Amino acid sequence: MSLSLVRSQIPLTRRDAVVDALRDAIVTGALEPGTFLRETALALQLGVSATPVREAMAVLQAEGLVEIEAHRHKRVTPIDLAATRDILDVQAHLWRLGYVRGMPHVTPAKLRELRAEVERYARVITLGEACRPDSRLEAIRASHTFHTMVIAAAANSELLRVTLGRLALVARFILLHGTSTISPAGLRLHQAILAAITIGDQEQALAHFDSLAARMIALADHSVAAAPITGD
Amino acid sequence: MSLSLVRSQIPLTRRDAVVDALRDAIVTGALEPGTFLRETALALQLGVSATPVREAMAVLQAEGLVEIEAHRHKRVTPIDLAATRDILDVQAHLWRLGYVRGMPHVTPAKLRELRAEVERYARVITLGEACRPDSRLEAIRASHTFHTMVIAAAANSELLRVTLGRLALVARFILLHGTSTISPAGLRLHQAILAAITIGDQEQALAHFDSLAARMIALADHSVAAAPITGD
DNA sequence: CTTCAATATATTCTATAGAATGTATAGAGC
DNA sequence: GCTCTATACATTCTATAGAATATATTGAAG
Repeated sequence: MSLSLVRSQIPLTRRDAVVDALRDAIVTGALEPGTFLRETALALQLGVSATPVREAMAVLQAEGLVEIEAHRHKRVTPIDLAATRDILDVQAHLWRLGYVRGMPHVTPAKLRELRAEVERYARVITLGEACRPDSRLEAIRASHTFHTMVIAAAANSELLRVTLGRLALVARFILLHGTSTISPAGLRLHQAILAAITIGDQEQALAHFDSLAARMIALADHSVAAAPITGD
Repeated sequence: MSLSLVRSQIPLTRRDAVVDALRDAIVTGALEPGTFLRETALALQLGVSATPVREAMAVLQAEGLVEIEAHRHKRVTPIDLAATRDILDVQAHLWRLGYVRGMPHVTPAKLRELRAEVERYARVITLGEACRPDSRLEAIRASHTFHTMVIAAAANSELLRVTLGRLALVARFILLHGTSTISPAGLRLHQAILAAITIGDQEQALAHFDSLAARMIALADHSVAAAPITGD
């Protein structure tokens, strides 16, 4: 189970393979926030030399998943609550811009694909599997794919690049966080967005998206206090 | 003359030094859009080995300044007008968000620094040096520093990271482009924004920023047609 | 006992050589 | 003449060893 959205289809170089492997490990929490990353150890573990590992680190640093202190050490970016709220804040605004730009260009064919993602999301909720980490990743991926497909309709290459490049960072928080946007309420909002887009009511779709974004950001605010995974 | 905003203060590794050198060369156009970048040649030219050059490429790829095709070649990202419009569109919205978040927290001390940047901008215009590439870079840097300082007031680490990480890409277009936002009209808008912030009228400041952003984006629309550097 | 310096150790960072991959050229078969 | 294959070349990509740098440890001086 991995973040296929961000992954390279087939890694053409060892560097890409390492990037994919480390990104997955970091997002799923297999490599916990704050973990120190030693080149040689990772290289040995992944069956490659230190060179592609180092290059992968540079990429992950740009994605915000790894922090590098020159000549000292590298580590998985710790999860700071203030920083996380900022990350979600920025992503919400970028996605919103994507909706504004993309919604007018959503074709009937795209609409069917969007529906499929909502159904994927629904499956996780209705089967009551929202607690299992794998299922939650599945739902997050469905949600992110949903947003990404709307944005893709805008044919704004830069907006797509930026939002995609930040997806892993966002996914990590939502996945590792005690509580979750993956809930019946979240599902209803996705359904509402889809319905509004279907009938061409972009205003309402935006309103529903704003609700969803507000929920997501609220996670970072009353974070530690909230119970892990409320049915909501 | 370089992009001090993005540059590492003192490059601690050869990789950072190469990143700075290549970024400057790409932004100023010394390395023209589309130029193929060969590792060994660059390494020889910069007096380092191929390793830090390769790592630098990975970083610049993430910034959008370099395109890498695995096992084939790397080159300076060509300037595509459609893509450029998208880049400016995204940046304008990120900056706008920064204004909304940052303006309420601009202190009197910050205000003085902002004024200094506007004066720096003004110097280029009033001395009629807006045509010289070096001076234009100076003005761009002043403008970008201005926006960045407002955003920094928001203490939103992620917003700062994203906008800074995209600055080189934006600067390259504005600098290499025939026409320019560097003009008396651009100066007036910066002054208007500053004045509005000073009296605490955030609505008006935003309105002026929107005008500035609109001018910037318009560059990408009627690009080739326009005369290079109109007094405007 | 504390502070400072010198040494030892661990890790990153860089250089270099060789392996892997892709492109261009030349030649054989049709 | 055209296509397809085999070879030669150029470039990227990877592995490895050594250099550079930071931290921890030890010991001596005050």
